[in-house]
Amino acid sequence: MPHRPTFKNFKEKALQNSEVKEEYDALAPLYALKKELVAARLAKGVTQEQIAQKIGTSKPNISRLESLNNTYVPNLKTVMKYAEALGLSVEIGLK
Amino acid sequence: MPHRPTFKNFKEKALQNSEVKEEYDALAPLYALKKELVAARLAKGVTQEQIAQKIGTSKPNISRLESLNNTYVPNLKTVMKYAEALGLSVEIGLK
DNA sequence: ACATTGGTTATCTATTATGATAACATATCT
DNA sequence: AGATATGTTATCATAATAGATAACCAATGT
Repeated sequence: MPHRPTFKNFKEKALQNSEVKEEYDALAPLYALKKELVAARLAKGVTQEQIAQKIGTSKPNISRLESLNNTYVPNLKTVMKYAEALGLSVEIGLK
Repeated sequence: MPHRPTFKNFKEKALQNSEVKEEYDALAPLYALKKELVAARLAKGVTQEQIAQKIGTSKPNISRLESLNNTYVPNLKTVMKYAEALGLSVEIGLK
């Protein structure tokens, strides 16, 4: 049975192209962050709608921010607002 | 003798306003990051011009990115490119 | 069957970051 | 003095993000 494309599909397809692969490698920390955002939100039992209200935006925008199936890279301020809405803060540095 | 405004001046002035103070607190991790960027660049003996070339931009833009005396908040991708130009990577997460 | 809840996708507009360039300051040379 | 190197500030055009809205899907409930 066919089904909607998932991140796995997106990833597999994309990695066949070596240009895209470099991009993916470069964005790996971003994907990890997005996963952490979702995990933190779910751990607190918060919905996208609730976060959206706290931040002052709407839930589709939260969905876009969390989504791995797009090329969207958020501004640092946006991530910080998301974190703040969960009572957390952003830890960022070089390594 | 009078002199140009420094970050210290900017900071002191700004913190007299409580609205601005909240903003400052919110952006504290960003200021810390910017300082870390500069420190890492200087530690490697690299100029703004050299970083700019590697990233594919010009040195005034690097200066703007590093500056604490503005309201500029970079995109995550921009920070990652800066880090990459130094042979480093960005570590970002929630805490 | 209908409504509700949580999430996704698409699209439009507005705001903001980004790149490019010119001009300037300061320090350090010859 | 002139030239060079490093960094800053300002401004403009372009590209990207961010907000708003509508429509949709799936699951759950009544």
